[in-house]
Amino acid sequence: MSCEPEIAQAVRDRGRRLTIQRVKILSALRHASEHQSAEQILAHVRGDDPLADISLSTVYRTLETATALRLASELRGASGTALYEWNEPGTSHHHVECRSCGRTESVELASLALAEAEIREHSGFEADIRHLSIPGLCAGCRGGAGGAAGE
Amino acid sequence: MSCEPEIAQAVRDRGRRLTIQRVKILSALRHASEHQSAEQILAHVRGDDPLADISLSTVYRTLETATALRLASELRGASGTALYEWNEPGTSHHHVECRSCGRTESVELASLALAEAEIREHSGFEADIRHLSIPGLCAGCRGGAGGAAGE
DNA sequence: AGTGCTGTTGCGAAGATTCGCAGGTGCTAC
DNA sequence: GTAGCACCTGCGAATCTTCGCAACAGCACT
Repeated sequence: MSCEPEIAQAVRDRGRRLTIQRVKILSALRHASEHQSAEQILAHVRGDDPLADISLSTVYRTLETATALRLASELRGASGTALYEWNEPGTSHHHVECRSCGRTESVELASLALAEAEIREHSGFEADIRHLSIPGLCAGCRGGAGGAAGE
Repeated sequence: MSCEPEIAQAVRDRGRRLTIQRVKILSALRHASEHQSAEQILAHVRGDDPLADISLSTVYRTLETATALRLASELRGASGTALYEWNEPGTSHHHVECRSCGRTESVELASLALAEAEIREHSGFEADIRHLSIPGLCAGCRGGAGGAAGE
């Protein structure tokens, strides 16, 4: 559990304190096979170690911190529940979420790298376009089940 | 107040019913000078017409509907409060939100149009990249006030 | 103009997320 | 190893948003 040198390194490198809670939460997120909600992460942490009594607030705060530190990404879809995902260093991908069926798909978009440069040029903004969540309509729902979403 | 033929048209064209509430809410949103929260819109509607007793739920639902119909855009920033904005037909712009100071700026990004095509190609997804909200760090905060957000 | 079907609304409750505060604990300096 | 500072945590409360249900009201048809 504590053998997560990369997590420890990443947290401390960025001037944050290394706490048991952070290691457990980030470790759970990192080893999750898919996007996790705050509650799922909490359940996972407790499952691994029933003695771990971590508060939901801490999970939220840790995830927020990790997002700011670029260790994780937050996906706030239309589902009303935020999902979190561990960022493998150096990788970059994006999510498209169908607003009809709610399904989320991962895609890798080269053109978004351009957008990052364009933003910096326009407004001096350092955009974080990696791991972005994009709303849309998936192929299936577009076929007809999508309802009144025509353009 | 009811002389909003475009709103009426847009709502009915899309197979939705035209209600007093929808007209008032969308009208308030349309004439707002900047992004509005659900509460601000409600206050505005009540200000225009104190007899209008519209529930906050209805504001949220109407805004959700309007977003699905592409009449409005929803910005869910890190502020914890969703903001809404009227979409002028044919226009398209994007928002960058500073995760340090919270400020939101509008930019127009040509490269995102490419991304839309790229997404469709990759996954058949009909993405709605217009009016997207992008997290980042503004020029001011990047200068040093941003804290431990260095890369 | 009247009638009926079904989408909408209002209300209250539930769920998700953030905030404030007091106490605990990691990290640094001795 | 110890002391101290400031960051973190846990808890509970506040806030924002969504949901479920019964009543209401558009819209289409007669």
